[in-house]
Amino acid sequence: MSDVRTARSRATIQDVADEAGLSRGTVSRVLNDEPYVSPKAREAVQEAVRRVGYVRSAAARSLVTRRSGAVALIVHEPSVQVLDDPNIGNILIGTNAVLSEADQQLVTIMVDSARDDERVVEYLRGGFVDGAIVLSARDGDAVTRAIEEMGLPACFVGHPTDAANTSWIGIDNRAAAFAITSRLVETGRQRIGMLASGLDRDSGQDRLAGFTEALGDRFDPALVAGNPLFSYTAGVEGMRELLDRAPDVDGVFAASDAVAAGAMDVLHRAGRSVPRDIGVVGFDDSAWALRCDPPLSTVRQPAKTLGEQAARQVLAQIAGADDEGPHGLVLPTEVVWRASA
Amino acid sequence: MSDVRTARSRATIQDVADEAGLSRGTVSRVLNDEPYVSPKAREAVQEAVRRVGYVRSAAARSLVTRRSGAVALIVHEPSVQVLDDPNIGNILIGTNAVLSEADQQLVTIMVDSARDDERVVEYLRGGFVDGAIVLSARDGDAVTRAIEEMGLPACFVGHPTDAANTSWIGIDNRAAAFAITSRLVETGRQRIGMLASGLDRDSGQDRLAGFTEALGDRFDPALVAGNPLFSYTAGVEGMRELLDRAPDVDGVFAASDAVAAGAMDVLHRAGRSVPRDIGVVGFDDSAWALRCDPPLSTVRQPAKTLGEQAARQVLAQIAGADDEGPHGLVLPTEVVWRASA
DNA sequence: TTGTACGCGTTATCAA
DNA sequence: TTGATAACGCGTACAA
Repeated sequence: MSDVRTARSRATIQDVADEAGLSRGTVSRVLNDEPYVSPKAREAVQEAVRRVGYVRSAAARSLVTRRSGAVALIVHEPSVQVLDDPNIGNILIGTNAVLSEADQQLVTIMVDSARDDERVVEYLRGGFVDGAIVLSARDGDAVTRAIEEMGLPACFVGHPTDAANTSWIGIDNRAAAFAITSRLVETGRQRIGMLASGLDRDSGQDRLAGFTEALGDRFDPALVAGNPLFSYTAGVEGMRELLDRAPDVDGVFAASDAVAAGAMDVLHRAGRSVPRDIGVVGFDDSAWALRCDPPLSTVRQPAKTLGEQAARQVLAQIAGADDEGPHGLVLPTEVVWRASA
Repeated sequence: MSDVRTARSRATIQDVADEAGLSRGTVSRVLNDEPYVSPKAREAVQEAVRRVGYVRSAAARSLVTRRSGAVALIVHEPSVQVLDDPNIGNILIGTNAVLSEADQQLVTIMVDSARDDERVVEYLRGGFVDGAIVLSARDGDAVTRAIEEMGLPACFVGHPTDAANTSWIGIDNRAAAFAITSRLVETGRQRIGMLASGLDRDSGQDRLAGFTEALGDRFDPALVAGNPLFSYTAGVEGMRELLDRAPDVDGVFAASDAVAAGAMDVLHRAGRSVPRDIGVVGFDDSAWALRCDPPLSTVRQPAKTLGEQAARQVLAQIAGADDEGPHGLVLPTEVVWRASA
């Protein structure tokens, strides 16, 4: 056995070349599966690689190619929210699948503080990734600005109101909220309330807008309870508040399934029967929906597809598909009618 | 305004040096906050940096420093599981907080297929990260092997049985399971069953072992239902199975809170009162525990602390704290006694 | 305090 | 088909 190296020092292309009795150029060609290499040389190189335990340096490589082979998924959420947002997980799965197929490494980055913000910008600028997928960017986001400024291939999931020039993908929250609220109306509910969440972002705002629109004249602001989080707890608190303010409420649109689940538990404990006394609908069609009793009517959101398409967008941009693709892409949603309303 | 650059070509140190009328060396010193730079030069450089829009290349930098400033969190789970495992989220939060403090960028990587496996190994070998925290590694894991082989600073969360030489951190699943099962016994339950999960990994195995041990002679294999996932659905299925096999069961230890929640819903629908007819306990003390009705007795697992300590371990190793720290660290758990048993 | 020159490990461009 | 040699952008001894 030749030349055992310590764990610390790495073998270089030069080492391989020496071992194989060839030049760096040839070795590099073999490593990159390029043509114009004799079978004999190819084999000699592969053998030498094995013997010296060579692995190539990403740093050196990306210094010259200006490519890293990695794409970032930036999750811009308070950490609490990340935990039980079912969409994030599904988006992650879709994204990872597509990138994996393209042999790109997905790295997920959480932005949770101002300090994170700065560091992430540095990270992106540094060239560690060739592109980025950004979840739930808020207005005035430093990361968003940096991405635009440096022209990094990117796709936003959700509609960033102030990022004019970047590609994005999302669903029509407003239309979906309108649709599911309408059916609540059509089934004869008279006093319909909403447990609104995430009013600091477009998805939350749009769901409220769709709800309001569907009710038209019947809309009563006293029947709206707001909470920053799309969580079970938000549903518990919101429903209590609503029952308190309007005991005669007989229909509720919750901004997410988790919220709806919290609401339904409160209703049960308050002795109200769902759907007899009150109809409840949610949003997401996440695992929560089937956990509810009765199962929840909700809006199916194609989270996984969202992730897949976002990944494709970024890959296309990286490949330099002269970036005039459709800049905004809206995926369809579907109302899933179950027993809760 | 001088020298507007296109988005594609980056300014280099040389450009800054030219702009400031100084040498690359001086510019580099300013950039790295090193001493021996005149205030005047420092200011000139900073001004020049702004003018040419300089950002330094991570690739070039890490090529020479052999540091990337990033640490990977490797999540080795089927994607489904990731979604509702509350511990992963908390570990992530703890890890991110500590690394953020140390100005290191955390990048989370999911390993979900054989293809992912290979690519991740490449990624690690390439030098994109200075260290790694590994969640739920299984035996014979390619990523684990690669990490050991290349001597990458790392810390495993959970006890990998075949990684002898690496540092790890975890809880004593067996003792915790023993403790909570014992109290089930002490409160007079006669026919105690377990909804076991994740028997392909140490945490699942150890919880079953602790359960068995606590029951001693009373242990009845017919009262154990197994499921690969630590999920709500697993609890639903498992509890149905158990009720079917042993209608006289009056105590259940679920391998996680989510499992317990599923079990409790089945019990309610079957008309059994908790804790009167049957006592139920879980594991994790996650958000699920308080969502149950009555609230769930469970084992508090310090997931966030786990993440923090793992991060510290890795940071210490990166700093080269001649890696003879304690190689295994077991964090204490605590039984939280609520109303469900 | 500042500038010079070399090395980090690859890929890319030629010439052989 | 192969081999020299020049980038790539930065850090860092060492000299000035």
